[in-house]
Amino acid sequence: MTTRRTGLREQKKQATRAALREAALRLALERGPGNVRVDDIAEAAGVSPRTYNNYFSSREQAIVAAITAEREARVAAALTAGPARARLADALTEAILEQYTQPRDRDEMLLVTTSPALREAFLDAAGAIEDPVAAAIGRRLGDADTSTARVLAASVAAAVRTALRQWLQPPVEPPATGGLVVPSGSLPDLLRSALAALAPALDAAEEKARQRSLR
Amino acid sequence: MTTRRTGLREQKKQATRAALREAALRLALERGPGNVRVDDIAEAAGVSPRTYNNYFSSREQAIVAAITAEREARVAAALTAGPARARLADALTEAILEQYTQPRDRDEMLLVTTSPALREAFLDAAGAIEDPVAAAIGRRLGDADTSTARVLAASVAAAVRTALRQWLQPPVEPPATGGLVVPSGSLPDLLRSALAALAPALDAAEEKARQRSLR
DNA sequence: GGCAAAATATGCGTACACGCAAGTTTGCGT
DNA sequence: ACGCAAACTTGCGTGTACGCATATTTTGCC
Repeated sequence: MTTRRTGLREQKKQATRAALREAALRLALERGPGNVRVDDIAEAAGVSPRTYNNYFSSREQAIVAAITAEREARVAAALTAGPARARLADALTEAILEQYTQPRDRDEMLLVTTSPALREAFLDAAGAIEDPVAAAIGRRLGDADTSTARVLAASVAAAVRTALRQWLQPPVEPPATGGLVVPSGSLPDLLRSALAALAPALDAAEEKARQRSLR
Repeated sequence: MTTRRTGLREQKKQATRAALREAALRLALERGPGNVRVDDIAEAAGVSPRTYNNYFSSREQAIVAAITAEREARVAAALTAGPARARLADALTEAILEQYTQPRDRDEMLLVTTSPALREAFLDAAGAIEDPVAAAIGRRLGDADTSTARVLAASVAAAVRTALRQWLQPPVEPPATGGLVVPSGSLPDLLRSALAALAPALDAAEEKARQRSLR
């Protein structure tokens, strides 16, 4: 009874949502994202244009949703499946890295690069990992301090967004930088170093939870 | 020569922007936010409706901009003015708390509560403190690791957003919580505890910078 | 002062987001 | 099996976002 609420209803809703996502991605890939109207997506998914906006509140949202749809679930799964004895920060880093290193999504990752609006929507969508991460952190912290878990999860999401934003940045012409600017490394490296900055906060929370449980 | 680029041009731009902000806020306060159209704001500011969208890309943005316009500047000022010997985390917390505790903005803070769209825009606008905070942290860290500063600033902004979101939440009817739910404390408390969770990460970065400067 | 280039303002046209008030489907109690 | 209430879909209407082409202003330069 984790996700189910009312059976057929929920089932159809998810189906419609998935149909819209996939239609949006398919059309965007074959025509280019600029040549896809909302009406086209709705038609391809077999619903009215108005219904489209009951599911997604912007044209780009459906496209990026198709790309990031399962990331959140996979992050959560990787976190709960992982060994509980590892450092929370390490478990998180591993789980997240895993999701952004899959070479399977090559085309999609290239697609989001093409338009500013898509880039923006993609960064927004990355925030969706916050909820599962908050749940996972909350579990690791013993469900005691939920609001700390929320803050840490929000920070993790922010760090991921920072890394993604830097990775998405067009390699601008260095006008006269005396070699002081790092040339925007690979995504895994960017993610690692971004999350590394948060590790002390995660460690501290973990330690506090441990002390609480001993008392 | 910090902000100036070409004199008159920039000056007029800022004037137009300010006029739009203030017109938007004034109209929203006197008619209620739902009864203000973009055309009204543009007319009140003496520009064409199209020009409005050259400055703000949503109806709500102008309203919240009027409210949060100076927050970023004030945070930056408070950070650079503060004693450099204090802990970075403390300086940050103080500077931010100061900005959200001013009783002068009572009406405005009530205004953003009234509509979901406004709440959302307000949370978005809170992200504007990221840039000045990043600059300030970067300075404190000796301008060595810019990307760490960015990540930390993004996390701080995320923490602030988390606190604000919780504060904005309508006090929902507790359906059957056995007294386990904290009843959404005051904004200063929420901000303090949110930022406290990040303090260890800020400490660690500061310590690292100190060691680097000694070497 | 006058001029060419760059930045900005405006009008227009198209596509979009979303509230509202129907109509339709689903779930549940009896 | 039946019917009711809640949830979902749909069409319509209004207001909004923004690309593009054009007119206007500002600036650096001579």
